[in-house]
Parts: sequence; C-alpha cells; structure tokens
Amino acid sequence: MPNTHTAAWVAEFVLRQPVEDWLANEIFLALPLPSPLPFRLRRTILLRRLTSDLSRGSPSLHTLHSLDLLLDDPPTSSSSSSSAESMAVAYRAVALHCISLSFSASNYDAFTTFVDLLRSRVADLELAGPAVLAAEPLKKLRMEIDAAVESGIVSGGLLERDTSNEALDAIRVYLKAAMEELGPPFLELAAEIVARNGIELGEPCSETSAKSGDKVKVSGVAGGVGERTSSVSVAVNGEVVHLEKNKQISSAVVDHGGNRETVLLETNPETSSTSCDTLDKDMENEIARKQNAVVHLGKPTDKFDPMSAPEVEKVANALKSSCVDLHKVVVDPLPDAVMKATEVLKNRSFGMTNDVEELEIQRQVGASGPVSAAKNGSKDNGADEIVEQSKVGASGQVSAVKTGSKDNGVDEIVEQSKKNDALDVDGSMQQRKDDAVQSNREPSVEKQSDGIDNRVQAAPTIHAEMKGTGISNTDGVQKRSLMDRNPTAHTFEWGEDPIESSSDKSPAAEKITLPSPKRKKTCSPLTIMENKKLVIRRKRKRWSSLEEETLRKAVRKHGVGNWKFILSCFSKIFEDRTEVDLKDKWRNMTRH
DNA sequence: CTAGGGATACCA
DNA sequence: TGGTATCCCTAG
Repeated sequence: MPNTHTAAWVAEFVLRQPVEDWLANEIFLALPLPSPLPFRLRRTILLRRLTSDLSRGSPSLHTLHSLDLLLDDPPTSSSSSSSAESMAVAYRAVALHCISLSFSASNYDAFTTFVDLLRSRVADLELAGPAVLAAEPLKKLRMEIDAAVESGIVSGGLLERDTSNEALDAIRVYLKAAMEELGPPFLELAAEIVARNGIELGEPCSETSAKSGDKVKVSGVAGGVGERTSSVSVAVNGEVVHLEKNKQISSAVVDHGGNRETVLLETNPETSSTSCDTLDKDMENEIARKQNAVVHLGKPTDKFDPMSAPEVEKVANALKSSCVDLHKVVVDPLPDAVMKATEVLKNRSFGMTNDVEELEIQRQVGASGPVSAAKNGSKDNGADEIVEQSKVGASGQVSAVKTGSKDNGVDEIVEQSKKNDALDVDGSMQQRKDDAVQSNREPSVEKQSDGIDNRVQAAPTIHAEMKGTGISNTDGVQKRSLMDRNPTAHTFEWGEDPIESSSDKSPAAEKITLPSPKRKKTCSPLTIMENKKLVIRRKRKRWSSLEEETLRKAVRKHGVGNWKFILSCFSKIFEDRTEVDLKDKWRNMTRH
C-alpha cells in the first residue's frame, strides 16, 4: 500500500524541479497523494502554477486565481511580512492586468461583472486584515476598482500601461520571497539531515544548513545503548520537522505554525521497499544499501552524492530516453498554448481564452476563495491541471467559469455570494456523474485519472455544471436501464437557450448560470424535477475527411480501443471530439 | 475507460 | 419517412 505522505514529499520535490510542466503533471497525477493535501504541497503547487504562468509571460485570470488561493492559506509562523506584502502587490498587479484585459474586450457586460466580483473579493480580503497580508496594496486596488466601477472605465491610464510586465515583475518578486519562505523541499531537507547526521543511532547533536541562505537548525536526540529510538528536529525558516527513528519506523512531524503534519518513514531496509514503491527499484536498492529511508533527489552534497551513483545514472538515462520516446508520439502542447495565449493577448480579449484552465472549484468547510476561474475548450500545459485536478481545496466564493471554444470571450460569470454555499458547489462543477458521487463522499479529493492528455471537453463540463444547477437528469434519480429513458426528457442544442432567451449568438453554454443559494432555495420540488430532465445535447458536428483519415491512421498505428490515447495524440485534429466520439465514429466507419 | 444499446438530428 | 450519422447513457 503506497505511503501517501511519501508521495506528497515526492510530489513536492518534483514540483520544485525545473522539469517541464507536462512531466511534472504526469508524475503528480501518478502519485497516491493524501487528502487533504498537506499544506506545503498545496502551497508548492500554487507557486508552481505561478512559476509556469511567469515562464509563459502571460499573466491571466488563471494567475489571479492562483494568487487568490494562496491568499486563503493561513499564514504560517514563518510567514514574513515581505512575503505577504509582495503577495498583495502581485495580486494587485495581476488584478489590474485582468481588469485592463477585460476592459479591452468587446464584452462590456463581462467587464463590469468581473470588476464587480473582484471588488467584492478584495473587500473581503481587506476585512481579513493585515494578519493575512499587507492591506495597503489591496486598499489601493479596491480604490482603483471602485473608480472603474463608478465610471465604467478603467482610470489611471491603465490601458496605456504595460500591466502585463508589471504583473510579471510583481509575481517574480513574490515568488522569490515565497520560495525563500517555503524553504527547500522536504526530501532535500531530510536527505541533507541524513547525509550530515548519518543514520546511525546515537549521533551527537549538530547544527547545519541544508542550503546556503536557509536557516536550518538540526538537533539530534540520541538514544542510549540498546535503545531503539533517536530523533532529529529541523527548523527551516520557522517550519519545524522532527525526524524520529526507531528500529523500523521513523516519524516525521512537520510543524508549520498551526498546521502540524505527522508522517512516517519506514527505515528498515526490509520494509523500505513497501513505503517507497513509487520509486525506482534501483533507487530502492540504493536506499536499502545505505539503510536510509530518504532518497536525496536534489543537489549532491560533499558527504552523500547519490547523483554520482551508477544506479542513479542508469535511472536518469532511462528517464531521459523515455522522455524522448514520449516526445515522439505526444505533441507537447506547451508551445501551442503559449502561441495561443500570445494571440489572445494581442486581441485584447478578456484574456486567457486560449488557455485551458479547468477549474475545480472546491471548498473546504470554513474556507473561502472567492475568485475562481475555469475555462474549457483548448489546451494548456500540465501545470494548470496539476492544481485544478488536485485538491488544492481552496474555495470559490465567486467563480468566473469560462467554457466553450477558443474564440469565446468571457463566456460566463457565475456568482456564488454566500460562503456557506460550499455544499452546493462542492463536487458538482467538473466531475462526471460517477466522480460526483465519489466527491460527495470525499469532497476534497477530486482527481481525474489522466493528466495532460485529459483535455477538457466542453460537453462533460457543462453536464457537470448543469448537475450543479440541478438541471442534469443524472442527479439524484438514476435510470434503471436504457429502457427507462424518460419519454418527457427535453433536449436542446448549443445555440438554443432554455434558461434565458436572447438574441446573442453566443452558445447556450455561456449562459448557463449556477443558481445562487437563494434561487435554489426558492425552487419548488416540481421545478427541480423538471430541470433534472433537461439534457444538453451537443450540436451535431459532421466528421471531416481529415478527421476520418486521422482516425484510420491512428487506429492502424495504435489499435482499436485506445480512444483516449488517440484523442490525446491528435487533440488538435479531433477538436471538440471525445474519446467516445472516436469510438462511435470508428464503429460507424467499420460498419459499412 | 471502453463497449454497446438507444435517442436524436439530419438528409435524401 | 426511413436510413444514417452523431450524440448520450450505462454497465462492466
């Protein structure tokens, strides 16, 4: 049985490495992570998202969302005022950039709605006070937003400013402070301790530093002769890690302010393999050989340099060649995403319309995270999905949900104005039916089974969202069999709008709005029953000859049945198709 | 995730 | 109006 805490350490370590997003995403999704995510990992994920946005040079609503989630994390004892200040500054800069983008977009309603939501969020943040973060930048931001709301325009020469670069600079500053505050990954830290202290019991106390610039204090508690335990405590910039060792089990307690995490390290060579089954076998042997439960995957030290070990070299080479092989068959979506993002920025649309930002609006009881954004319909690098598919677990008090194809502007702004609305939103936004059932049992754990290839598809998402509205026919009442299909079921296509009529040419999906808690409460049971019968049917789209030919070739190459894989390989060509579509089409093609 | 049955849209 | 293509739903 995998050790979820070990997986969390590995995930944290991987996310801190300069590996490509898709690779980090794959590794992340493959790990059996604990739920809820440990504080450090959650923060690491969000910082990684910011880093990714930074590297793409395109601050977006997605960036704002990341910062928003970070704001919801409780301050740790190691939180520095400079970090809080830079976070607020970054938040303001990114928010202003988003305002500028949204104002430049043709959709004026979207602009005002966005600004309204943002103002509400900033007001909330201000109420949280300086204990959470420096209030001054937010105060300024609120005033700027107020000015925009009152006048209906963006003041202060915002449109003339290079808000994008301002935002990027601010993010850069914040990331530096946040990374310093976070300290090195746990694995690096633990490995450093082991490397310096050895794993022998009874070693004297020592003080060292895991990384230049980090304040690391290590104290060892020696067990007496015949005793089985020893412990090591490490303080990294206010976060305390206690490593305790006995014959078979070492425990580690990570203490970051009010959040205390206890984890176990199996240190016995005989048992270590069971706790590290996500690691390569060769590595395990190395671990066993050194009677060490902690693998130092980071920078080599003078005492312990596993990177020079032939076994590790072998693993590294294998990984490298595997990556090359993977690149041969999988198109890296990152360049495409960057191109599209640039294009969107040029068009000054509301922004971020070409990123895939699949949002899981998840709430943990008592938390709040009012500004959230989700967009579907295109491609992105894996970093986005890392968080959205995982259990960052922050909340969405106000959610801006974007769905639809790449040409859409702001498709939808959904407002959830009550914090205690969590149960209505939780687990209902993105999951298909089965997942939704699962998420009801375990609201904080929502992870899709595939990673970067799990391209967001508008239809399932909308389905899921409709579930959130109580419009889905699969919510609650399950049909017993195919024969039980309700003859009164109503279907409509994109372009129709059963919810509100409008001459707007935008897809119906754009107008799907999650009900406010009040509205939901006023729904009569009859209305809910009727709504459950509604089914959105995608607009019928004929297969092009290119699609057909691609499908033929793909099936020849990869075989029948690997629809998901084929779809991921040719996601560009099979745009708006699902793996089921591929299967159906193949069935149809082979029928005649 | 995939297979397969059924529902529905489209077209001649 | 019937055949076909596409989409949806559910079981395993």
